[in-house]
Amino acid sequence: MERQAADDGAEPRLGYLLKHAYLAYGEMSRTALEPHGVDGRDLAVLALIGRHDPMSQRDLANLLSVDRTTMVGLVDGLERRSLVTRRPAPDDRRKNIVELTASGRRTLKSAGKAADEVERRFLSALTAADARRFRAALHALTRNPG
Amino acid sequence: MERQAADDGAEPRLGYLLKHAYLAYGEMSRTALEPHGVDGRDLAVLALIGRHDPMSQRDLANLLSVDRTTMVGLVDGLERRSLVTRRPAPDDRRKNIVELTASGRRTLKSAGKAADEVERRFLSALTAADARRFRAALHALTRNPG
DNA sequence: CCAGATCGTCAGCGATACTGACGATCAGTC
DNA sequence: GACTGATCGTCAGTATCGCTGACGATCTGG
Repeated sequence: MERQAADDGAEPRLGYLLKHAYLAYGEMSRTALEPHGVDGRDLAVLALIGRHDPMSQRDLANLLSVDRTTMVGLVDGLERRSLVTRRPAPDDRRKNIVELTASGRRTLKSAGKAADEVERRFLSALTAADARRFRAALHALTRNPG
Repeated sequence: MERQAADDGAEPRLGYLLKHAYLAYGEMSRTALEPHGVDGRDLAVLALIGRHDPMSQRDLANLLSVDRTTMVGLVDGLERRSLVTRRPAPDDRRKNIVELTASGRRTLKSAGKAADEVERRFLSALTAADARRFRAALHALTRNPG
């Protein structure tokens, strides 16, 4: 799992920078969240449910931009760890309503703190103003389809 | 291959933003480079050889932060398309020297232009100053292990 | 000359996300 | 009220990807 960013002096392509920023963040996030028994996507699901409460798997999948079949496994894992529960939606019994358990709410809180800390540490190479600008730029870039 | 960045109003995690910026860029890059018969990593290899000329696969792998076994397949592909050639290094016959062919040099030039255009277009949602800052921030973040 | 390390290669593994299908269910139409 | 088409969750199968571990060939230092 070594990834020393080698450098031959030339300015790397944007793609290289994006990829390795993504990988570096992912690694930091993984180790920071591991004690909480979740990964970044698990946490994103928990946070989404915590914010909107009654959500179907399809809603979760759409909002997180993951495939519906991937969400099945994601919720499977969370349910196995008793962080969420499934129950059929009363108004549309095709849907599963996914809800936080008490344990899920606790994990959301503690893992959320850890993730905040990861973001802070990851951006610590930048000034506060640059970090803000960086986040804003990412936001603009992902919102806009180029 | 759909990835409409859904939005529930809340500020997404940095990891989500990084991932989707990376994916969006990758998709733009893939379609832009596809007519040239290479992908982003192929181009990175070509550019590296073009800059340093005599390089072993190991050197290439280190500078691009990819596994040595991955570089085998990468060079295989480039060689199959006659963009590079392998020959044993005279001073150390364990090593392969990878060199550009004339076709490889042409591809490097044209695909390089296309990649420049992709970067420009990808960053077009930002002002020139913000784009510069964004790239500098990425550079700082990937250089610094958090 | 020999022991240990390195380079490129290859087979195999594990993880990942997707395609395509399925039953169950809903919505709209006649 | 039955019927057609669409949607939801699920699952099996598949393709892709990078890595681990091994190997022969080769270099290096003692």
